[in-house]
Amino acid sequence: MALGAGKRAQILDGAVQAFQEDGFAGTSMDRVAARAQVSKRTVYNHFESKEVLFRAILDLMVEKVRHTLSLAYDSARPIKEQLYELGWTEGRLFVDPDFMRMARMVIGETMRDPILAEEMNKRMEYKAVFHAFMEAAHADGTLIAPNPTLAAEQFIGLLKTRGFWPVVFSGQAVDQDEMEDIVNDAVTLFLNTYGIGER
Amino acid sequence: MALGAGKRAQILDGAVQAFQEDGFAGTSMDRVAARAQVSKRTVYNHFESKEVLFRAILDLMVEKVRHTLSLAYDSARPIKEQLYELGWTEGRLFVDPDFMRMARMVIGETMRDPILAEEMNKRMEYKAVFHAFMEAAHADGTLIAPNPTLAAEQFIGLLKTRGFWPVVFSGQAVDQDEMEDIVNDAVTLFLNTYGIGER
DNA sequence: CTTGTAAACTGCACGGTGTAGTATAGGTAT
DNA sequence: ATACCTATACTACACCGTGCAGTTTACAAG
Repeated sequence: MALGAGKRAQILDGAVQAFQEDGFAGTSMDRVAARAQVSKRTVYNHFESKEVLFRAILDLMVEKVRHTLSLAYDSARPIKEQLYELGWTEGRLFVDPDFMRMARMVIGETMRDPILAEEMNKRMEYKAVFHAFMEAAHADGTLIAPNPTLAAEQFIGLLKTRGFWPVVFSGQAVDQDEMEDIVNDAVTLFLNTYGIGER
Repeated sequence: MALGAGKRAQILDGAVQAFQEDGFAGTSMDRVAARAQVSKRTVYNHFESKEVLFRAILDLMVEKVRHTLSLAYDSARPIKEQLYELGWTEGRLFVDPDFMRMARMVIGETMRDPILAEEMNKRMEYKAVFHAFMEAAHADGTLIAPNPTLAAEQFIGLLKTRGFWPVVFSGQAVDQDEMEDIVNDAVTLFLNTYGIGER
């Protein structure tokens, strides 16, 4: 039992690495097994096919995102502080090399299949958290964001443009300090438009 | 000659379609030939290998970007108007379905190879145009952007987050009117931080 | 600590299939 | 008659997924 679970994780990790290097179609199951330091038969004992293995990785990623991404608006706390936290909610993922490796692989493969990409987007509830936050802050009067969808997208864009996409392509994860800057700059720029007071 | 050139374009177009659907490794040269409505031998007469065919597509894309993306700062014209144009310089690409199809394919394949991705980024001189613009505007005093790299990245982020990435995943190109909004919103938000006057 | 046993794992060989790239024989326009 | 094309068959190889004989591991009972 404990043994079985260990191998399973090994295989998933090896598969992410292998798929990442040569793509889903470009990777042989022999290679996956080699990366995972496991016999090919064991791979097939855990995952009945290459396709099933791939879907298992998708599931893993969805769970990680859903688990990490969550923040409800709280009217008792200053908006700037909360925006900062909202930014870090996403930033935590960008700083995690494991996650980024997985994201890189998944994005490359899902891009080909718009239906799958859409399904993943929905399952992760990605933008919903940001949207809900903007809406609540607007209703509370701490942000002037009559179009919360737009505000959410712009905020996300500011974070991703420096913290996500470059990493996806370079493979070089952003470190803590860099992410700090990215979040701070995003919050500043954002508040200059959507904030209500001091400037 | 004229005939040969026609076939070449057909093949490139077919290859982009085929690679887009099933990826580089997942697509057979027979399929490429079928998509292009050309015999397989003809494909090999124009491109000595699958790899060479792929590189030719990359070259095509680089050229398209470099050709489209260009705008020098002009101190004689209002900054807002110029930013709007700068946004559209990129927006023109996002609105072009041909380009987006190609971009989608290329991104999916280059993502696997950080070295290739970096090479492409360099060859396209993507951010350089924006960077140079911000720097010139700052020097001219029409923008307060002491960090032109940051300003350029943020501006690009605002455009891409709505005009590029969703399209890359959905395959559904943004139309003229939508792009108009995207550019306008980006310019507005941007000027609220980096502009010097009227708000 | 020894022994027994069931589950999980290894390593390897194998069938069937798909693919990159070549070869060949002939067609068609200029 | 030259240059490019089609159609098809072929070679050599890699890969998915399975089968199987034998080994390792976890762990309970003596």
